[in-house]
Amino acid sequence: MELGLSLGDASKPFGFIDKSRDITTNNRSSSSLGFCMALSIGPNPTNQQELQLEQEQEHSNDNSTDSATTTKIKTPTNLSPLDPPLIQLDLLPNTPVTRSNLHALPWPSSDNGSCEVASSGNMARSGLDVNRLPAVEEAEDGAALSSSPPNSAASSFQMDFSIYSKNGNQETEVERASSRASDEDDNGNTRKKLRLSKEQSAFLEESFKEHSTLNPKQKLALAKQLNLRPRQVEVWFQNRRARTKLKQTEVDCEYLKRCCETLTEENRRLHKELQELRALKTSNPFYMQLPATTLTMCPSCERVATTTSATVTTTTTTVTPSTTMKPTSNTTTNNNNNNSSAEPTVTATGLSLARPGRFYPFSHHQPSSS
DNA sequence: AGATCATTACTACTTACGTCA
DNA sequence: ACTGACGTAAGTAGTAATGAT
Repeated sequence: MELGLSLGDASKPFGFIDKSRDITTNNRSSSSLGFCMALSIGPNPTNQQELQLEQEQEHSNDNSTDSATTTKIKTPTNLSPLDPPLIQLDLLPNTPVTRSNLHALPWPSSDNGSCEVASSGNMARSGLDVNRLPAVEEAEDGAALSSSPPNSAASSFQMDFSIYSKNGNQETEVERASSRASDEDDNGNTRKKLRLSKEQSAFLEESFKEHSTLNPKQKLALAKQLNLRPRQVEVWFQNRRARTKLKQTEVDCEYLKRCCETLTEENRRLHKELQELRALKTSNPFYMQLPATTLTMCPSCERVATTTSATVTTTTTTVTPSTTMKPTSNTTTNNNNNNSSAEPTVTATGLSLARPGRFYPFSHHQPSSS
């Protein structure tokens, strides 16, 4: 009697934000109390070209002219009027970044799309840009992130979270963080920890829900919007992925523990049943001449199939995982995947758990080959 | 075509710092 | 005020993929 159990590999993508494209509602945010940002993604030739443009832009900023910036914005190949904004953000003072005021639109593919941010309203420009990057740091990032003079057109790229800092006790992590960052910049070598503001974290979180990894354009766009270095955005996503994986590992562990308990109980029950059958067979040798039976569990429908030499019957199983399994890139799991000969089994005398995503005795549930 | 090297992006692990009880 | 636990930003080493030569 065998029970093969393949733990689920139910990959669940992150929920997507409402893909609202109602840009016309921006107009309300151009009132005196709010501002609106729209990050648009237009076709873009190549990364290198964009970087070159960024460098030109930075160069132009040094010369206090907007020529390169406007060149970038007006280049037909870079920005099409048909291209919808990537992220449209309506914010009011003291309004945190939430799903309700964040209208996220699909990310650009890694192959196209340059990121542009246009803002309406004056508050973003007039406010104190507390998290501004010194030119030195931007140079560290390969001049990928343009520095924008406060009054240049490019300054509209930057989300000005300092709006919040003007309100009472919301003096805010933004200011503290930026001042610490400035200290770090001044000292150079000292490793001061920069704590991201709630708004920055929330925005990054929203972005992470859209995509857990970033391509260079997305990274640059986020960095610009949040007034962070691209490296900071990159690190944040790395750490965020690590946290997600850690949490998922904990969930997996809990689930496997429960699975183990359930299977142990099932094993005990089957063991007992086997003993009863043996006793029955001993007392009545002509009773129950059954063929060898194999129990296999379908990983998708989570049913146990009792397989004999001729028939397959499916019954509901007693093992019902309540936790949705997400795929983990756990190295332990992956390392075990190449051992195809050791099929996981639960026998009447022993228990071994199946490895996720390997055992598909049901042809109709086999994953499509990709 | 295959080998080698540089670059890039990632993971895993670690460290350092800020916050809070 | 001090301290330890915890969360997290950032550093480091190793690895895999990719493109150029």
